[in-house]
Amino acid sequence: MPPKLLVIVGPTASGKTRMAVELAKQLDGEVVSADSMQIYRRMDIGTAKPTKEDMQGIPHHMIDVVEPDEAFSVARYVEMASQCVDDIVLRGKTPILAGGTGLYIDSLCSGRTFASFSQESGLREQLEQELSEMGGAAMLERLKKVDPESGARLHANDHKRIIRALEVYESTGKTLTQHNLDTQKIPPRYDALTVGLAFQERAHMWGRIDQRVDEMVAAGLEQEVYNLLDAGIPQNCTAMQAIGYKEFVEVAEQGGNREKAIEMVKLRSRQYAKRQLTWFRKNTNTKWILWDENPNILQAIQSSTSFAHAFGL
RNA sequence: GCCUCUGUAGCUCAGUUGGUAGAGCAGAGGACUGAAAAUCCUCGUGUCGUUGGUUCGAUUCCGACCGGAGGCA
Repeated sequence: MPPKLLVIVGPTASGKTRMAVELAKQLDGEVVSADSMQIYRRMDIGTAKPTKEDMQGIPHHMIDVVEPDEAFSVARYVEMASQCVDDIVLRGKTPILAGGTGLYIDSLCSGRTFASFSQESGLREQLEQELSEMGGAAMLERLKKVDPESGARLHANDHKRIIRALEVYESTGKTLTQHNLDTQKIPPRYDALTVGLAFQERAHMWGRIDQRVDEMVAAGLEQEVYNLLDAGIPQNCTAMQAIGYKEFVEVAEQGGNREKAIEMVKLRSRQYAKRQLTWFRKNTNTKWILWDENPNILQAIQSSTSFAHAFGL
């Protein structure tokens, strides 16, 4: 049986961070973040990174592990995070994975491996160039010839995935479809027990999100973004695509309206939360805890019996 | 008080030479295997302000009324 891993998922602003700390205190655990933006240093306010006070002495991993202009990927996340989890287990502590990036969480728990990717080869740039010249439909046709399943699955507008599928085939000689089939046979790396935090009423979730964005702005989100730009972080890097950052980059670069930018951050956060829910709902084993039904976090945890039982709470 | 413009989907607006209407945004659902806070797909019936009239038929034409904007006094 693989090591047990407690996983906390949920849309943005659903209280994952707080819940993880509370559970870590009760279970002698350590927290591993599963957040694609909290990995970046100097991006604290906008990513709602837990502060020292929030952590209450509980060790947190996979936060502040790379520079904002550094290239990162799921594969790298899995490599680093699995080491953190394994080390926690080895030391006899309970690993608690908490975060909102579904791809990272699923990849880590499944033990999935990824087809190679070489930045030096220039293959991706070449494919991107070809796509911009020929268009998505033509590239999709090309993909269908070598990997019919992926070709049928993808839409002509889904440029990123068409390129990746072609890239996998051209660099490994194996189709993405075949690679996926192979990885599905890999046994799970962890025995995940997943708890989902959500709201009964969507309006309540929106309220939480709006409130949090206002708090971020009050805490100096704008200045944080400007500091990164001043430090020479390129505005088109992945880190700067984060919600709350790209909007203020626009204000700085194109002189946009500040109030409108704040509204935009709220809007995009709500849309992001919806996408997160779509992802997390896929896992039918997840034990959902609805906030608005149970405003007391500890009580909510304890009343969630299947999970309390599994962890002896 | 008079004149002009205006009132169509949650919002901003198109449109119908009279046969009950459509975009963008918002919203909902879904996808996702080395960019994932990214990226992509699907989904549009609403007393066409109210009320009379003309008409086989009005959201579309005419009148009155109500709301909004501007102008003249």
